[in-house]
Amino acid sequence: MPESDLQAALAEFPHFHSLPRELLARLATGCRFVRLGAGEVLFTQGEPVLGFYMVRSGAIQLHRSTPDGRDQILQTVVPGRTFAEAAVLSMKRMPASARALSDGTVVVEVCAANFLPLFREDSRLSAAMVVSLSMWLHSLVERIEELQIDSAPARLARYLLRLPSSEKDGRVTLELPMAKKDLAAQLAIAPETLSRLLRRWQDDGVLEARGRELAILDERVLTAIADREDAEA
Amino acid sequence: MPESDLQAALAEFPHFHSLPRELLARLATGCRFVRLGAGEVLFTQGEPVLGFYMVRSGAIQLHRSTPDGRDQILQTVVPGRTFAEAAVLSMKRMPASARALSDGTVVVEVCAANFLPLFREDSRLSAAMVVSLSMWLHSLVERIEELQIDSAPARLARYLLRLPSSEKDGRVTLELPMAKKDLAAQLAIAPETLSRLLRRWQDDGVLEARGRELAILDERVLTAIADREDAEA
DNA sequence: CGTCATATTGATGGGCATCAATATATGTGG
DNA sequence: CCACATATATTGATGCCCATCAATATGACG
Repeated sequence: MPESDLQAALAEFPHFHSLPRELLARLATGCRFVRLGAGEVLFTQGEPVLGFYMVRSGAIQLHRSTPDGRDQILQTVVPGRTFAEAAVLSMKRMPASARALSDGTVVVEVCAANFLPLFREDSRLSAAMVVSLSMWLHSLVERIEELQIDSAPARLARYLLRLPSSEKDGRVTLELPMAKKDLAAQLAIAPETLSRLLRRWQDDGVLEARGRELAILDERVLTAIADREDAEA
Repeated sequence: MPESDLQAALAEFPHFHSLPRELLARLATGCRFVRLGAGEVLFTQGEPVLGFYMVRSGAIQLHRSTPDGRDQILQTVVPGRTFAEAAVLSMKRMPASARALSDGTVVVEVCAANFLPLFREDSRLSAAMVVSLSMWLHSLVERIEELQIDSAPARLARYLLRLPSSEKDGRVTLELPMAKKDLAAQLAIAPETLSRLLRRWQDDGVLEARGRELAILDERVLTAIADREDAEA
């Protein structure tokens, strides 16, 4: 029964929606939905590669363990994006671990065993994969840019400005897509620093915060901070 | 006359050397060698994409300009590696700038206009591109790991340990592939800090340095520093 | 309502950038 | 080939940002 659902789900993804229905159907055969609760682990670094994934809802965090046991965040994958394609295409084992960031996270698993033959035989599929790999490259480059900014305020401001925002009765509002501790980890700053920055900006009237809901009051100040790289309110 | 040279040069690259000769010949038609002096610019961020490139000798540094005029280093591309494939495959304009790091840098330019039709028609080529994109993903992930290490000593130690080294009369020696200021930029630390670290490690008998030539005397200490992330000699 | 994770706020110290000055290296023209 | 000019490296002094430790507050959830 989930057969056709799966096919529809696959078609929702930007780089697959141009594929002919017949191909999608064959692709769907090796797929399944995976539902995860907050913090639940999808796969772990070093495991054999079973397939690649697409996020439908919630969010997946890719991370690696360092030799001293800490945990580095590679990227947070949001709905509409895929991950682990490179692992399927050119590695035996997962180079990173993946866990769900929120409850109700749903991903589509595309099984490698079914996918690889199709990939080799149909050039439209390889073109699609090239697109998704390119998207990944782009997002990693953005990540590198983020990390090279070594001032915490600039990193946070830049992050906030790039977040999808909506206009609600004249105010630009946005919602943090993850817990503040996770956001802090992603930005490579201490959670305490994140707290302090938000507080200072509130005191200065740059924004308002209630939980994960933020309202940007003065976008120009934020932009200036993001561009300065050294910054201060 | 460089026709056959070009074909040979293409074949030297890992993900192309399995391609049939006939295909390589057609590919070579749209290629040319580009020779660059130290600091010379190959292309600039925002320019139209002419093609992608492979480094034969020397080194190419990819960098982007930030809004405030500084310059962030994305990656240093060493011989045997390609770059700008993603730009050719899915963008109109170069997302970054490229310049030669040393005199006598030679790259092969693969012209997009000749390449793209071949790419679409021959699935072996798209498989090859998938491999090279995957290599890029891998190297960017390493770069992110590097940058997430926020202690300067750990970043430097890690970098040195990953550098190709040679054993000369019982001593492990290596050569920095670029000027120290460029290395400092790549590691996102101040040149002064780089100097001081090398001095301290020399004083502590961990290594010896003369210009860009380094001899590792105590690899275990370096490894410990690289793994600690906070570090101290 | 109690328990646990997450968030906030305060106090402290260290690492590294920054500024400044000298030394060395690199390269140029006379 | 040497002297000059410029880029790169080293070394020193200073200050600030942010991580860390510690303690309390708030929130989530059974």
